[in-house]
Amino acid sequence: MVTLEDIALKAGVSHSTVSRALADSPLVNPSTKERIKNLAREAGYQVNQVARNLKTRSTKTIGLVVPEISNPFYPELIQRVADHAKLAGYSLQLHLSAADQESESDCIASLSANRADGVLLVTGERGLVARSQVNALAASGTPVVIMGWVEDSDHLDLVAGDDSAGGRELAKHLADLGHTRIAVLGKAPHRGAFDRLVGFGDVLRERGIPLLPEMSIEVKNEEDVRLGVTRLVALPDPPTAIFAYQDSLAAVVYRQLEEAGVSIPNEMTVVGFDDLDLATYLSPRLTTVGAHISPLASAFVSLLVSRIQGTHPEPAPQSIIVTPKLIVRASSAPPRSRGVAFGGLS
Amino acid sequence: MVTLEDIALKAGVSHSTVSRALADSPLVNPSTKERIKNLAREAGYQVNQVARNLKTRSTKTIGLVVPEISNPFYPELIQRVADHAKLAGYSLQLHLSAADQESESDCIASLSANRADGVLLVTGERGLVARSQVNALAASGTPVVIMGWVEDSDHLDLVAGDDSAGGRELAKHLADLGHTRIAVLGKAPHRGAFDRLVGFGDVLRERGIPLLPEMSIEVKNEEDVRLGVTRLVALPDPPTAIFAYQDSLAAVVYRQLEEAGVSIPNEMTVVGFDDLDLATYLSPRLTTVGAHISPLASAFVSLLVSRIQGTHPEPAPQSIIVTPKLIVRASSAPPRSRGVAFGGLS
DNA sequence: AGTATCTCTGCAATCGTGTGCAAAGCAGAT
DNA sequence: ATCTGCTTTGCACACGATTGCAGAGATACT
Repeated sequence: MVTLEDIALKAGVSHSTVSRALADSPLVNPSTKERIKNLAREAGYQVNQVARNLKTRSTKTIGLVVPEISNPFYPELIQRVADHAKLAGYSLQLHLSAADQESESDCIASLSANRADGVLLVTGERGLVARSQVNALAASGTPVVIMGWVEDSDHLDLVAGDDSAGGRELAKHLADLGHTRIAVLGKAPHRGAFDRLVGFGDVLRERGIPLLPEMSIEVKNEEDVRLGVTRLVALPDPPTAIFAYQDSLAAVVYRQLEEAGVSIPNEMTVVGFDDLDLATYLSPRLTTVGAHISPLASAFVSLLVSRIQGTHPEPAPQSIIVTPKLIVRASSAPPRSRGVAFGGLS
Repeated sequence: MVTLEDIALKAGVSHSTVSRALADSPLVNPSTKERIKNLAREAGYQVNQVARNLKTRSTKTIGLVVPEISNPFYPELIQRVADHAKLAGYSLQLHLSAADQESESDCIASLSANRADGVLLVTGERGLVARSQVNALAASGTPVVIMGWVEDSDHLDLVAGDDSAGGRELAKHLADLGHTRIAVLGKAPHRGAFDRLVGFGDVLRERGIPLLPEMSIEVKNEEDVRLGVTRLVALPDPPTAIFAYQDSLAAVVYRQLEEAGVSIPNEMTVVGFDDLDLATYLSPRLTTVGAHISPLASAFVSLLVSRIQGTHPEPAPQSIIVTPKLIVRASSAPPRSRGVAFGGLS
């Protein structure tokens, strides 16, 4: 690898001058500057960032810690974050935490050892598991921004979607359509899902719509979803709508409803949460709440960058909440008026 | 940030001794070693990788360049690569090339400047666009392994799926089911898709099944897929099966067939390529060829690592070809015997 | 001509680690 | 008491860049 010294020799100057020339410093004579730049180009000089990082005490790198990547929510997020980071002049160091204590700690440790300028940490279902490591990192002066829910977030910079508002929107939508027997289905109550449900439940209560225990399904895996859906459709008085906390679960609900011979949205309305690309692949296309990934990523990166550069006006920890939008597609419709109840035709 | 020197002072030794102690060198007295380690732990010492990298001329980092991340094939690949890399003790530096000349060059330049120990480069539809940069990087001593198709791959380490074999498998499957009017649909002929088609076509030819021009649809985007499918089903003698080069395209085909009121697999068999998770979300579940992402990733990383460590037995460029498997699901069935043609009932 | 000013360049230190080499300390043997 | 050999430690340099400071030349001004 060719170094500053190498071109310094060729140019007959010292490596300091070469360094300044390549940095376009006004301190070096324009003609020598030009000569040096040409020599550097010819020699294929490529700055050694490792050395530069050591000297400048900055790496122009931000760490991105994500629980997993198989849930399509995360790739979309990563893409946006990468775009914004690149725009701001930062590289990404990606780590997959598997939403696991030890693994998440490892990620933080690695980023800390590599002196990332800042860290974006996306929490998984279990929230912020490596709490103490994050605190230590932040205490040592590396800005950290969390995305997603985390217990006791007072002294952390945080970016999150307003899950509760999203839940409210969906509930209003279903209520407006005339649904009164509504089932909810999702993973165990990690906080994000919990908020979605809270907002959802609040609106139902306002409208006087009950949320029956047998209509509330908690799932751990795909198999649970299948069982849950089967149980729902077999009820004597089955629901006319199902709210799945996540689009990816809604996809499984679709599959199972089809096997049960229940058509969407005629016999059953299904709504999801997140607005993944997946939502438009499904048929019928899924009504959901979302389209906030891009603003989330943007807020995420710009908050971190302003912390890194010390340009954020507000020194106190910030909580940025992005409000998602209701996106009505083809999977929601008014409930079929069972037996044309009012007309008494049944 | 606490440095070696800091704990050296606390321990009353020189930083060299601390360095050796933490590296478990046998050169340092066991008791002092223990003492130093404790002090380091208490002080929360965290090695500065940047400095270490500079000194050791190695970063324990591999660069992963991927065209995009919205196509679900890539996240699955990234996940596997990350797992294998971690196992081998390497961090990942992710770059998204957008399958674009300038951007891909930028990625390579950044990885080169950051002195990644090696680079894994996944080519997109256009093949290896930053050819010269890759050559320069390789010439400077950084191992590079390419995944996917690339023109004139003789002097490059390469890992790829056997697209041709996959195409053959699918063709055999369709032929065995009794299909004789088969349409193919995919993106413009980048080489990967091309090989899939070649293998597919070879088998059809062997079996005496024609591949009609009007049954060969080239698409650029989703809209093209919709138009193509519409045209296919409107043919006087429409196909009984459609082969989409990629699962993600098959998903769009599904959508359009449904709108056209054509049921899968009764009226139309659809098969894809890649075996993404998506394939099982679709209904009916998609018959496809794949399940080779994990072996691909494994081969990918272990080849690169052996190059980095100089332990690969064979100095000459290697081409590792992974054979995909046919995965039969519910989207393929024998063609409906139109009007029970033989019986003359029509 | 002498001096002040300005422009440009080089010297040398620094970032935090790793490591070859020398040397100090110590024990045992003669 | 001296020598040998072994263990343990420190000195000092290197990795490749950035940058404050001093000084060399050139120019202008008195």
